[in-house]
Amino acid sequence: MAPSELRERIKEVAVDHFNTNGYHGSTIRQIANEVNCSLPMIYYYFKNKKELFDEIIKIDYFDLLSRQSSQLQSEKIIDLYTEFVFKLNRLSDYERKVYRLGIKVYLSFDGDEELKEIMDVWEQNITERHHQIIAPHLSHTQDPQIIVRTLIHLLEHLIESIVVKNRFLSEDEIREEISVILHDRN
Amino acid sequence: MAPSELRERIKEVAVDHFNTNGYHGSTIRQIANEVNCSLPMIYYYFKNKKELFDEIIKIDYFDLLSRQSSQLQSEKIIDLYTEFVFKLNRLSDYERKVYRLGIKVYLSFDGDEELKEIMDVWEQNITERHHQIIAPHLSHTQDPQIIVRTLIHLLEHLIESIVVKNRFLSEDEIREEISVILHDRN
DNA sequence: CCTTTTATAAAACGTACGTTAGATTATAGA
DNA sequence: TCTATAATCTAACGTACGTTTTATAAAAGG
Repeated sequence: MAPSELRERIKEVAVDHFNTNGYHGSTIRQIANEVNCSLPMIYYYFKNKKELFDEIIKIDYFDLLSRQSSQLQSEKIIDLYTEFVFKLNRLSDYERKVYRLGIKVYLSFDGDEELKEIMDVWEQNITERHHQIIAPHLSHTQDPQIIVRTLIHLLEHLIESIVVKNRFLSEDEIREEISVILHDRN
Repeated sequence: MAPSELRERIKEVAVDHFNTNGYHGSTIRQIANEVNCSLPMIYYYFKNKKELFDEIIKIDYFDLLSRQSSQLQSEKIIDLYTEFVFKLNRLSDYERKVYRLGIKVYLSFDGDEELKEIMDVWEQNITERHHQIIAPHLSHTQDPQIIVRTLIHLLEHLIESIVVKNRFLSEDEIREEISVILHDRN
């Protein structure tokens, strides 16, 4: 599992193919071809096609999620969440493709049940986290359950727009939409 | 193109396979097998695999979208949109799978560029429609652009939850979230 | 009742897939 | 320098794919 330049390059190309053609539509031959290595080299670094796919999700995707969510702490929550989403515009090509592939698996559009279950556990944790972050900032007239749920739904959609649909969202756009939900309105 | 029982059955099974395994992961043999017909029968009713996939999107998916959006007219917009989303819980199995497959194509997770372009045109039209529906109901202190944008983003997420993630959303949940965005707050 | 059309299937064609065997070259440690 | 390990490739194996050919039953029309 030591990092080799070729090994990393294979993952880069694989992520691209899995994204574009799906697991079944991607072939080891095409990947080897684009990497400019022979076909068995892929089996030298990865047990088989499935483990190549799984490693991308289990390691690269969850690393990315961890890094992103670790910055979820600040006083001003509108700024916090705006930045949280806005930063996705600046992901590297590779990171964005990994993220996109992860969402594909999360929606059960690719990958298998095992990966999906790992993601469901993650989702549950991150939802609790959002509750803890947001609840203290809400006025007593607001129902925290509803606000947090609605915010999470909006956030997930914004993330999907940037990462999956490859759109650029400006900081203003993001802040405006988050503010619709989080602004106090007594 | 006349409706034959077998022809419809093939589409039913195909939609299921395309959903679960993607275009490339689905095989004509598997489909024929599950339909309990011989393999060439699929070529009797459809030119090839691609046209089978395309027909599901171009005809069944867009029929579904049309039927759904045609009911977008009412005085009370919160009720209107609540009902609009809530009704998705009651889609037939086939309709839900068609819808799910359509979203998969919309997110460029399957299908080809041609189908995606048809969807982008549709999206543009439906966005304008939402603006016309919502704008008259907003107070002058609200920026219609932002409210409509945010609402559409929330709606798309709710639809995705029901159709793609296969969740049941209660009428109350839906109304609560839509109200967070649409409630007047002067 | 014969003929045309519609509906069906068995078998095969060529191709491409995931994967492995076996051999060869480069690298590095003693 | 010799040897062991790591990195690489050519070639092949068996399988499964999309699609077609060809033939045969069933249905319909006159």
